[in-house]
Amino acid sequence: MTSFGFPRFSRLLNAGDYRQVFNGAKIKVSDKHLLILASPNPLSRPRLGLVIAKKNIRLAVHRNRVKRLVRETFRQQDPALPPLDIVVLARRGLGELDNQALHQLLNSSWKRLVKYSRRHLDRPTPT
RNA sequence: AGAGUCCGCCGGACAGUCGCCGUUUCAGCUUCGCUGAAAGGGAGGAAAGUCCGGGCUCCGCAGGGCAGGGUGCCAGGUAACGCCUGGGGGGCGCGAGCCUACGGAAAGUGCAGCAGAGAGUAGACCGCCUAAGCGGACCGGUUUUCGGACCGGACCGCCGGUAAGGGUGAAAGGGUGCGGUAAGAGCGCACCGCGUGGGUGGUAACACGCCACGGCACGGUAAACCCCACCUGGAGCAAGACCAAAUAGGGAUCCAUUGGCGUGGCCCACGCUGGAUCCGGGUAGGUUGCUUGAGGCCUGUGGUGACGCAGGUCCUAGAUGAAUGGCUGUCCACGACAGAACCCGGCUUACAGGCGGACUCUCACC
RNA sequence: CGGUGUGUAGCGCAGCCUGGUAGCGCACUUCCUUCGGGAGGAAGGGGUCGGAGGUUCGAAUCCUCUCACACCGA
Repeated sequence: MTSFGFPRFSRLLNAGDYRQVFNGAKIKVSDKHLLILASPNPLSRPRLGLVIAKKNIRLAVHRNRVKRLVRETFRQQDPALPPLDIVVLARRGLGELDNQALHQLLNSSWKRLVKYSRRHLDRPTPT
């Protein structure tokens, strides 16, 4: 239970980390309001990055709320996730959802991500 | 009780639990640092728009002139302002109050479509007038050499007069009344308005039921050019500084010392010394700036007020892919607009609802 | 975060500085031409000038506020 924290080493920190995920995204989970990209990393933990564009969510208040909820659900799912670099992108309309709907959407997305990644990691990855 | 005006304040609360970001102290590993524990702190009245003004930083020590830009009743406040306070003029409201880009059109230039006679040294379309001048025709009278002549009256036309009235227009060159006249007209007069000079009050804007003079000649537009007064160098924390990494005193072509560069549009002055273009190569970040400030609160004091002064007291976000949140429970008025990114002072715009104070009008009762 | 620019007919743009008529090309409608279509020719329709307020007699144009969209800066 000590691993419920969200410390600094669980985040993507610079542009290079993001570029790796965008270029080598093996796993995708897509929804009307949301897109998750992920690729395996050599660390023992998953790492999270957020791309919440102003173009898709107009108000800063809504952008902050979405980011908090994504981080919060990531923190709760953390021990169940394999070592992946994950980038969550917001699509248009995500800011209009209320907290309950966002929770449902995010939790189901995390479950889908775990399922896809299991299937992907079982196969031997060609390097 | 109803309607309304102004000013100030608040912007869900509490508890549990799981997290995030700084600060301080302690402990451990022990070079920076990392980990753990405790304490305390962690979005707004607009944090917003970026419309102004500053601080700070670099550009050249921020210097002169021109150009450009801004402001625009007066006085004060302020670091400064396009802000605020007080006062004046104008407008709206019964009132409390509210609104106000409000210098100059007798320095000059320009503009005003259409309509209309005329649109800025005015103008005669309709109408009004026929006194003076010319012409035509009629009536009456006198006279006659029977052609006419003269006198008077009224009519028409021309030449004219007239800005009172109609009509056009956003706008037609003071208003009302009386006199005057052919009809009219500041043509004359009275009052009102206006202008000029003076006087009085006021720091001033300005005011005056003060005095004298002028018949009046000054139309609108300056958010058109412009004139006057005052202000104004340019960029912006992605500014800038430091550390580390990489590379490079790489190659080619062209121009050249009355040159070129130095972040502003030009010139001067000043400083530096080759410059421009193309090809090739490389790109990785970290630290700092970063929060104590024209700061908040309280008391006293000067001022009508904005605000100033003195003393006491408090420390109150500082992230950097970017913290200030999730869940549960209880309560109520069932929660609007909305999230710091260098920092302040304003303005403007958005906003569920609630609280307090001062005041105005109407109605009823005592 | 800071700094710029643009909103005009279905689409792409003029007109704005210097205020009175909103115009051009493509597209659309009708007609001519053709056996029919295309091309060509002729005629025609269509615009709250992003929104609100102000200045002016009069605003797409000048001024203020506001809303969108695009671009630039590590």
